[in-house]
Amino acid sequence: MFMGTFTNKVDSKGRVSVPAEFRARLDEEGSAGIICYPSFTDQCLEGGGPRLFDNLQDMIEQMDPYDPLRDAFEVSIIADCQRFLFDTEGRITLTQKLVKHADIDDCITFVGRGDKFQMWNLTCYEDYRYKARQLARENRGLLLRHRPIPKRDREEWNE
Amino acid sequence: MFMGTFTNKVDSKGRVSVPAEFRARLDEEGSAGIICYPSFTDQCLEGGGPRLFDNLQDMIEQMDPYDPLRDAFEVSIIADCQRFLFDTEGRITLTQKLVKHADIDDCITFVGRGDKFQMWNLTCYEDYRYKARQLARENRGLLLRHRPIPKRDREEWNE
DNA sequence: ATCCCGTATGGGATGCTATGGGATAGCATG
DNA sequence: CATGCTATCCCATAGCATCCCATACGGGAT
Repeated sequence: MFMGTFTNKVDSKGRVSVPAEFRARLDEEGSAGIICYPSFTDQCLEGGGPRLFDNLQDMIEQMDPYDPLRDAFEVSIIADCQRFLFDTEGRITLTQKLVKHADIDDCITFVGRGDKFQMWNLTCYEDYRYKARQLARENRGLLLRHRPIPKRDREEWNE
Repeated sequence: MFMGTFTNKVDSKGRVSVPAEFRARLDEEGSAGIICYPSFTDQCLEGGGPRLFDNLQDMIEQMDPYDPLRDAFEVSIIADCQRFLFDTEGRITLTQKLVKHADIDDCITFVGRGDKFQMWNLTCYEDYRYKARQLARENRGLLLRHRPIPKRDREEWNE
């Protein structure tokens, strides 16, 4: 479970520390790195561990091999996906392409989103967050209509 | 797993470096080169290791020997298939025919597609990618509808 | 307050990747 | 046989990625 938001600096070599909490979560999954791809819908990157990527891949593999939509997803996810291993200090260095997509400069804001996390330019994120909160406030009534989900394979919190 | 995209230069002798990540993946398969054939559907080349080629061949062999479609596949894939060994620096040099099919000039963009990869002229690929992303974005809901499969024998990511 | 430890950050040193070009060997052609 | 072409091999190099070590900072415990 990725949660919380952290903003870390990008150094002169382009390295950035992945928040320790996220690294711990990835370590549980047996991963010494992240996978990362540009979001379809927003000016940010999405990242996670191998589990996230396997899920995406499985979803793609269930589609008809000749469906042009499958091609579209393959290109948009697999082709734009990058794997980054942590250096000995838990940092990664993104590629130019990804940096460009998210308009990242000297800081990256890591935002936990449950099974994945996002990486934003700080000011872009603040803007996004403001709009999201506003929308949520206007529609808060809808939240109550949803019944709580019985229980899924939810992680236990006592370790 | 071939993923990510890399664009490398074609030098004056026609050589191009295969991305190191792809070479590593091929090396696991025990291959010191690639198999390459023109895509039927797009203006690009498709490549992979011997395993990919075996799969293609099996698929064709399962077809009825008198099915005209079998002939078509055989001619389109097997006949135009070519094997390239890496030189000591991990480069290959394509044949004129293949270069022509993909309209390659001074750069080649290698695009990971899971079990295989593609080789494109950069501007052709950008165009293709743009359209694919657009299609994927419009239909992103479809991807989410597929349930993730519980879990498979997944490769570990710490080496 | 002081100590201790983990996290984030910075920078030198080193190794690897992509790239370029000279040299050599094979092959075809006149 | 001489000549040109091509495919290799081999070496050199620039740029980048990664390792390793040092430092700064903050929180918790003593």
